[in-house]
Amino acid sequence: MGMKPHILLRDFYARDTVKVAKDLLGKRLVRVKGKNRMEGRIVEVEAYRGLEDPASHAFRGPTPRNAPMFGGPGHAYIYFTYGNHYCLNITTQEVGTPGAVLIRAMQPLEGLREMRRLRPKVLDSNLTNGPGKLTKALGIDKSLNEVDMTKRGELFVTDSDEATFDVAKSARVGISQGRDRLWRFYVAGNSYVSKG
DNA sequence: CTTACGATCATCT
DNA sequence: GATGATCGTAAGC
Repeated sequence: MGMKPHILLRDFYARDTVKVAKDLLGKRLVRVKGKNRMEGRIVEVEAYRGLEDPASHAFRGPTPRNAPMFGGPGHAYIYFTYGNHYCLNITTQEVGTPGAVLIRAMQPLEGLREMRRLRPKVLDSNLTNGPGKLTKALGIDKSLNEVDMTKRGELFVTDSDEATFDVAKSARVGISQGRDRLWRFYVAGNSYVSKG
């Protein structure tokens, strides 16, 4: 109890993508935006691999968009989708091996005031329970693409000393291929998990 | 409560 | 020219 949070370093991310995804659950996503510090508990993630994963952006090989997935571990991969939304991923695996974990939902813990300002007129329970909602509430856009998330800068992740919890898994959301892989992981029973 | 659909644009074919 | 790793609203039960 009362342990000082420690930032997750390169070695944490330089591992198998599915393992990194599971291990990110319960960790703290920290966003520093000017004077504001926002923080939340990661409660839902998805793993995306490379050439053997048809749902992955990296499936067809490197392109300008997916370049971060092929780069070094522990960097932000942020892309724009559906004409409206940004999605935040954290890259995994060593350079040359594509992989990323999509952060789909978090439980707000700190900086609620700023999150509410960035996403007005929604209940706190709907502030960050989806990948596009989360980036909006944290003020994350493509300007943070490729940021090194192992440094205490604008965006990083720390561990926590919380007790263990049950992890549930399912097929990933919004994909048409690769449904057989159960690579969506979430904190069982947590009310901030997206509806999918 | 659940399901259906339109908005809107970067990216790739 | 088609397609989404989505969301909010509207309508149905």
